Amino acid sequence: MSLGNLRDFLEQRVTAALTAAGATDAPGVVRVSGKPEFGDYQANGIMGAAKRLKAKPRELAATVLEHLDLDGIAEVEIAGPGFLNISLHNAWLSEQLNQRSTLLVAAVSSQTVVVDYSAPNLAKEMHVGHIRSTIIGDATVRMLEALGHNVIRQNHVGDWGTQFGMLVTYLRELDDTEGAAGSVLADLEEFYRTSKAKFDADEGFAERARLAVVALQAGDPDVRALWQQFIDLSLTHCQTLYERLGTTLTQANVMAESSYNDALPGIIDSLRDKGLLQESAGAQCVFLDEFKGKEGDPLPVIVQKSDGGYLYATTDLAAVEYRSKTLAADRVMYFTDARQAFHFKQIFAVAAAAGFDTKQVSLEHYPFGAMLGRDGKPFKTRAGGVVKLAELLDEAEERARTEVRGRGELTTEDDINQAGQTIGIGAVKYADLSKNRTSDYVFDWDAMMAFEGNTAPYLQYAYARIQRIFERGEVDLESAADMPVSTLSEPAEHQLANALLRLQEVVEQSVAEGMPHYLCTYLYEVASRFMKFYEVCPILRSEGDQKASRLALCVDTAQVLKGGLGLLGIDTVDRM
RNA sequence: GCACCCGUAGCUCAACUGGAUAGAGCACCAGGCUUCGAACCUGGGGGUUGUAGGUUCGAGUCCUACCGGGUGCACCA
Repeated sequence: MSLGNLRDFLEQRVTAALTAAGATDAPGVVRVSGKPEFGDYQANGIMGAAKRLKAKPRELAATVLEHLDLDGIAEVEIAGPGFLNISLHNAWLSEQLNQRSTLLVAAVSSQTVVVDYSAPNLAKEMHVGHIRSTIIGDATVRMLEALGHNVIRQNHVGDWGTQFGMLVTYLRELDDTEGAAGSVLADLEEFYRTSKAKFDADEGFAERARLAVVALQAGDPDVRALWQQFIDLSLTHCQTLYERLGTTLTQANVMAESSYNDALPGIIDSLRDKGLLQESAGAQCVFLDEFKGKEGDPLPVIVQKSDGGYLYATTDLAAVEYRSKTLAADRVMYFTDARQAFHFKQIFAVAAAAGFDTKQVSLEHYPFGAMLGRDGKPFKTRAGGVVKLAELLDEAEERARTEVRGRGELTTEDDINQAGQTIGIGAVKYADLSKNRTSDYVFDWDAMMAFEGNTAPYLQYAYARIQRIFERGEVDLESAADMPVSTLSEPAEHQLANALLRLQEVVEQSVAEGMPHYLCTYLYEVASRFMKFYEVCPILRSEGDQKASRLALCVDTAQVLKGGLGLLGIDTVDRM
């Protein structure tokens, strides 16, 4: 039997002991110990419980200890003002590792989770601004699925705004005069820029563009066909990048803004029926008391413009209803820019007031900060333009190839290209994933490509090094997987073994909070502990049970590193 | 003006319902390879956690005020 989440298991035992000691509703609050001398885990809950009971913390701790059932599992002692320090027995750690065929198992209760991420604007080429949502969202999706949840990806691409009238008109008129649109669309960014310039400069063109929007939304077949052509090209461009990035998104996950078009009148009707709709300055609005404007006056959520057009608020309300009711989500996670925080606060509030969501669904916005250059200003090209994602990835791969070539471990161009791709893309993704999602993030090529510190190359290196141990020792991986971990005589072995068993709790926590950097920090910890183990514990030069045990630790470490990086959407190579 | 986010070592970042002496990497200094990959490991210096108060056994974390930075606030998305 696998215990799965080790921390939860220990916490349950401590909580039970607290209850037995007379402290009801008092969680054990078990955490990883801050220092090795405090054991592997520590229980912090005794002091809080003692406070409520007006008891002396250390006396309560002594009572809890009497009731605590961790015989054969751990050594527990009272420390400081009333902590319980929990040190897992070596024999028990070994047994746990040996019992587990995999270090990650499905969570206890499976949910249907809708994850809204990436969502680029199809009017433009994908650029660095889209990378955070795409990468963080995709890592979250992978972790959710690994825990056995039913995940529904929703790529809410922007394909329905005013600017599409402009693009379609430009495309149509170009088609007449300059031939194939396909060649022009080879550079989406350029196409957008020139059509925007024309839109701003040529009033006649602008008027035709506005008419095209009306025609588009009214379902005019000709305009619609041109628009579809444009959307298809843009989506193909996105898909190419998704594949280069190694994300799991496919065109089947695209649920565009336009797909909610037919539901929008119904949203307005529902709001009217609920008595939530008010007209203000010709626009249809929802006013909620909790939202105030500049002078403290009521602030509306505008759902229909004075000209009858709908807005992205309307679309998002329709999306809430679709996800809550049609998709029957238990949880909807939105990974978007922090600037949209207020928007989603309003949407969730209006949806709740109007009953667009269901009782059980949890609507959660996971904001992230901006991407900055090393100078602390928004990340731009030297010329001040947006950095295209494709060019960013080109540079990442080129830098990685240079590193790998310089290293000299790989000789054929195929191997160098393969490793360059894996390391370059991995470095970019990991740099983003390893930082706290909510803060702005400084994009620094040198730091992310470094083979030192908390980077993807360091973790990939650790993995490659383990592969070389197997190769050099002529170890058959199949049989090594069955070797028992036995003696954990060295502290470094104990530390590594304990770290390996923590994958489950870390992934669960990452998913609970939408914070993939927990997993990154953990993997770095595993790699660091492996390096220390490797330094002091001979593996191939040891013998008998000890050799088998150490090889087994290597197998498990490789599994955690590869598997953990895989959950982040990052690949490994056997040699680099 | 109002609201939200942020402020931690020279730099980039951690710190898990408030827990023990605030931790890593880079950079700097000193060590360690005839031995499984030294892109590694060991040790050292470096902090009034923006400022001032408050809450309590205990505050980077919670509350209040201020300073500094970012973002948002009526028909774009």
